[in-house]
Amino acid sequence: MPELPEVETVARSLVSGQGAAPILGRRVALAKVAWARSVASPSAAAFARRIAGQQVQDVGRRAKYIQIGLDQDTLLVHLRMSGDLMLGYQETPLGAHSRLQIYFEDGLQLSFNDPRKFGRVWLVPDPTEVYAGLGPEPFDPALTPKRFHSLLAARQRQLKPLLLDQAFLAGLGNIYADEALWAAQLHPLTLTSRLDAAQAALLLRSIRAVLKEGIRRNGASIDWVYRGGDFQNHFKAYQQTGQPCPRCGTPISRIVVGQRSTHFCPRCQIVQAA
DNA sequence: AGGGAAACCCGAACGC
DNA sequence: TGCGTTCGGGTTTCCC
Repeated sequence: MPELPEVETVARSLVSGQGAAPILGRRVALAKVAWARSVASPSAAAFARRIAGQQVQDVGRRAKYIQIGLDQDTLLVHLRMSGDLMLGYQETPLGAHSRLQIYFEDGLQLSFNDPRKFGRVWLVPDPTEVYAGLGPEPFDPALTPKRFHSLLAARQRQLKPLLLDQAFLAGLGNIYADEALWAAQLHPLTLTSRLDAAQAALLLRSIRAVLKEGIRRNGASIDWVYRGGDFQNHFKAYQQTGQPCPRCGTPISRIVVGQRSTHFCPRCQIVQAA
C-alpha cells in the first residue's frame, strides 16, 4: 500500500492518472454527505447508500469531469472553481470545507473539499448520461485542423464565447480561452465564420499548447484555494490588464464578453474585418 | 441561433 | 478598525 502524507491534495494528480494508485482497488465502506447540494445525482441519501461496497476500478477524465470507475457506477467530480479532492488517513473531514467524505475499508478518506459550493458530484450507472452534449476533447486526434475550421465556419458567433461553450469544445475555461486567443493572435470578438484555414489551425495548435502547459505546470488556479498550480505565474494575457503584451509591449486590455472577464492585446489580436 | 442576464457561492480585495 | 461592496470562477436557466 503506497505511503501517504497525512493529507494530500489529489485532484490534479488524479486527472493526470499519476495519483490514481492510492485509491485503485479500494472498496468504499461509508460515505457521508455534509452538504446535500454537492451531490447532483442521485439524492444525497441514495448516494451514500449506493456507493457503499463498491470498489474503485479505474480513474480517468472527460472534459472537466474527474471520472472514478466503480463496480456498478461511475463517480464523477466537477471541481468548478474552488473544489479539490483530498486524501488522507483521518476520521474527521479533510479540508476546512469538506462537502463529502468517502471512507474506504482501511480508513483512508477521500474528501471533496469546496469552499464556494459550486462543485458537484454524480454517481451514475453510465457516465455518458452526464456527458451528453459535450463537444470533442481538444486533444482528440479526430479533431483535425480542417475539421476544426469547418466547425468554426459553421457558426456565427464571437470566438471567445464559442471556445467556452462546452458543447462546441469540451474543457476550456476562461483562463485558457484568453491565453489561447492571445497565442493565436485572434481578437475575442472575432466572428468564428471569418477565420480562414490557417487561423483555425493556429488556434487549435494554441489551444493544445496552453492546455499542455497548464497541465505541465500543475494547473492554472489563481485562487487562494489551491496554491500548487504554477501556470498562474506565466499568463500572457489573463489578468494582465495594463501590463505590456509580451509580444509587442502594448498594454493588455480588459473587456467583458458574454459576462466573462476577457483579456487581450489590442494591437496584436485583431478583429477580422468583414 | 445567438446573446444577455440572473442565479448559484463565498473569501479576498478594495473603498470609505 | 470595521463596516459595506465588488469580484470571479463554470454552468444552468430563462428571456428576448
